[in-house]
Order: sequence, then C-alpha cells, then structure tokens
Amino acid sequence: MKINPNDAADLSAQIAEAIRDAIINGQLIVDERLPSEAELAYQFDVSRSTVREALKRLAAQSLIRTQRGAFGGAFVNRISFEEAYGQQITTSTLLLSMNAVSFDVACDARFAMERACAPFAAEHRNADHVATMRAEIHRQSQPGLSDESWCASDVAFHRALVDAADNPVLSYQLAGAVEAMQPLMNMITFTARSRERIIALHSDIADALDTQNSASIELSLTELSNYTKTLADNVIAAKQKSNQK
Amino acid sequence: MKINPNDAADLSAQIAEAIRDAIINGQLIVDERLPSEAELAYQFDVSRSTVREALKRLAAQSLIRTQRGAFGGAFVNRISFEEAYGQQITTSTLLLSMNAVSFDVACDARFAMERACAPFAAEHRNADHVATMRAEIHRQSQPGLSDESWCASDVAFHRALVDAADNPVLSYQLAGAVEAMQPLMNMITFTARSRERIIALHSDIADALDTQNSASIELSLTELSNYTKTLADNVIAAKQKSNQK
DNA sequence: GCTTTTTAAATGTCAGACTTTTAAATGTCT
DNA sequence: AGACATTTAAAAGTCTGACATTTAAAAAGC
Repeated sequence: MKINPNDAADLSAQIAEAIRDAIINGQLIVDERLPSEAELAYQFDVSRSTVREALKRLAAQSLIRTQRGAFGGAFVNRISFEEAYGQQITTSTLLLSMNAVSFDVACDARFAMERACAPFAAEHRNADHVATMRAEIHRQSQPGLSDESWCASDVAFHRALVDAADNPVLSYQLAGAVEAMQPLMNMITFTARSRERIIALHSDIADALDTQNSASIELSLTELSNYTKTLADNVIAAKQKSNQK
Repeated sequence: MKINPNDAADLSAQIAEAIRDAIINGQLIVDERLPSEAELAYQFDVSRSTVREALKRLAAQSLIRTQRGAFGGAFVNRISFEEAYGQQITTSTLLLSMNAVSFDVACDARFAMERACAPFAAEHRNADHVATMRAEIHRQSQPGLSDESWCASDVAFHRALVDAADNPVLSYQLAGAVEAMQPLMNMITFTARSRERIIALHSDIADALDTQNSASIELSLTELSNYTKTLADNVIAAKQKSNQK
C-alpha cells in the first residue's frame, strides 16, 4: 500500500483509498486487524491525525470497525445486508430529494423493481408473509389511522412482499426503492388518494401471493403504479392551476 | 443541532450524525456552507480534530465537499446519480464477496432486475443503444478476445440495455446488479461457457430491443439466466467431484 | 484455582502551531 | 478607468505532543 505525497488530493483521502482497495481486492480479509494508528502513521509517513481521518472515512462506509483498549484497533468489517439497507435508503432518499426526478420516473422504477420480485415471492412465500400483509391491510382499514401510520403500514406491506421473495440481494436493492420512495409518494398523493381503492389492490396482491399467482401480483402492482401516477398528475395539475390564479 | 457528551458513541460519530440528519431533513440545503471547522468546534464544544473527523465521515458518504482557502469550507453536496453508482457498485461487490450468497440467488436477483428494465428499454430505446449493443456483440465475436475484455464487453452490453430504459433511478439500482455481479459470474463460469451461445442470446436481445419487443427481451434474459445457472451448477459439481478424489 | 489488581497497548480527545490554498481587497501602472 | 500585480486574511490540511479512557492480558494475592 503506497500513497503519493505529491498528489493534489488530501493525504487522508489517499490513505483511505489505499486501504479500501486492499479490502476490495482481498489483500485484507474480514475481521483482519489493521496495524495500529501509530504504525500506519509510520508506514505512510504521515501524522496520526491524518491516519485517523482516513480511518473515519472507512468507518463511515462500514468498511472497518474500531475497538478501543489493549488488543483493540481497526478491523475489517463484514458488511451485512441489514447494515447496507440503511445506507441504501439514505442514499436513495437524498438522490430523490436533491435531484429533479420526475414523479413518473421514480414511480416506474419503484414498481418495476417490485414487480421483479413477484415471481420469486409467489414461489417462496410462506404463511407469515401473507399474514403480515393481511394484518397491515386490516390496519389500513381502521378509520382513524393517521397519514403517518398509513404510510408506515404501506411500507410494511410492500416490505413483506419483497421479503417473501426470500432473496437478500433483491431485498437489499428494493430497500431503497420501497422505503425511500413510498414516503415521498405518500407525501404527494395523500390528499387525493382513495384508501379504499388502495386497500382493494393490496387485498388483490395478498390473495395472489397466497395462491402463488405471480402474474396477478404483477398486474395489481401495475394498476397500483398507474393509479399512483394518475393521482400525482392530478395533484400537480391542481397545484399549477392554483398558482396561475 | 446538539450532541450528548455522555453518549458512549464517539463524539465525531455523533457530530457527523447530527449534521447528516440536518441535511436529510432539509435544515441544510444543497450548496449551503457549513460553519468553519473552528466555529463548529466552538458550537459543539469539542476540539477541531474531532470536528474534522466528523466532516471526513460525511465526505466519505459524499454528503459534503470541502474547499480550501478564503471563503472555502464545507458545503452540502448534491449527490448525483453518477456518483452514487460508484458507491453502489462498491457496496454490492463487497456484500457479495463477504457474505455467503449462493450463485442462484445472486443470479436470480440480477436478471430479475434487468428484466424489469425491459419494458422501458423497449419503449425508450434509440439508435445509439442498439448500435452500442451490436458493436459489443461484434467485439465479443472476435476470436482472440481475452476473458477480461469479454467481461468488460459483457458489462457494456448489459449496461446499454439498462441505459436504454432512460430512467436514472433504474440505472442507479442496476449499476450494483450488473457491474458488481457480472464480473463475479464471469469468474465462475468462464471455463465452461460457450461464447457462441451467449452471443446468440445477446443478438436476440439486441434484435428484440430494436423491434421494441419487450416480451422477447425478457425471454432471452431468462434463457441467459438459466444458462448461467446451469453453467455454475456444472462448475460447482465438477469442483466437488475433484475434491472428493 | 479463583479473584483482584496492575499494566500496557490501543483508541479517543484536546490544544496549539505551522503550511498551503484561495479569493477578495488593495495597490500600481498604463 | 481598466488591467494587472501584490497583499492579506480566512479556512482547510497537516504535524506534534500530551492526556484520558478503555480493555484484555498478565501478575499478584488469597
């Protein structure tokens, strides 16, 4: 592992990159201990502060974890799917809020990916998944349910569908789509939507999952997508009209 | 923004979290300048080093960028889709290499997501996308092509299909799937695969995209997925047999 | 043999100094 | 007045050295 002191980039960024590369191409393996900060400082010929900044960068990406005390140090971290979900959701949320992504584009992407789970969900679903979905549908039918609780239940419902696919790679990818986009979509459409209509579609999906009818799941998801897009169009049109006044 | 000095967590982690939250819920907006390191150190009542470690954590997640010199400082970064691709690919690669994910599970996820792009790709494809795919197919037909170059061309081919969907959200999600998994798959199957077979399927996909036949794209992708899984099964079976000797 | 104490190694934090970069402000010349 | 050069101040980047805290192993005591 080498760095180039003449490079314009910060030393801490260069060091972080060198260590990251070593982890990615397998020179450092999971749970392996890195040299101590003092030792790294000596090896890279920089101060301990600079090494520490590099290590914090890696820690922020969950590439390493640190442990204090004797025989502590920095260890290569095994990135779990569960951990990665969180990062995925944060990044997806920021991407959507910071970039001008049209509602239709986001909606298309979200439901396309969820439809991609349908065949696997139909195949691998078990009683728990169906029960979770029915429980959330029941919750959604409660008259006094707040918009926040509705949204949480909505996420839980779709989450159950994704989890039914029993594929951690898909779940990881979908985490961003469902958990980041669903709240945004709810925020836009909650004034105009018909809860009954959505509940009916949710029931169709739960039934189709129960009977392992993948095509029917996909069909209902497409309907849900179209309905959501129509709602958004109306809301946006209404907003423009009120602005023109 | 407040931190709790009695919290067991590192101060720099707490400060990073406080600022991250402020960015996520909109208290800090894109391109807004954060207070200087000295000012932040004063506000949080910690040393400048601690603040710097917090800022490095945020920089590692592309949440801020820093600029030296007068009127420099830390600025809230607009996360672009392009930037996010890289992080997505890194994380996906590590997730796959560090966790025991079966080949079939990874393969299912990857092709399911790519199939999800098919309808949009068929609708929005233009001459460039088809031309890129045909060019890559031509490259793949060259007899002397190295395995590394084949893999790169393979990625470029699938990348073109995804890009044809003209949906940045999908492209972002697919970046991890295609660019992280394709190389891993190639690594496992390259000894057993028939380039002719794959080229034939690639040609089918390019033709179907050209004629905007989404169903046909999906069919060919499923065939490609099944072929890949069969190859992997054979390779793994052969390996076990040789181990038993 | 078990418990308690000591110890050393490591990270976490702080304070202060110095270096480098950068853009605005100021000065100077034409 | 405008173009160019110089100064200046603010801010990040880096370094040094110190001290605090944590932690597990080693040593001591029973």
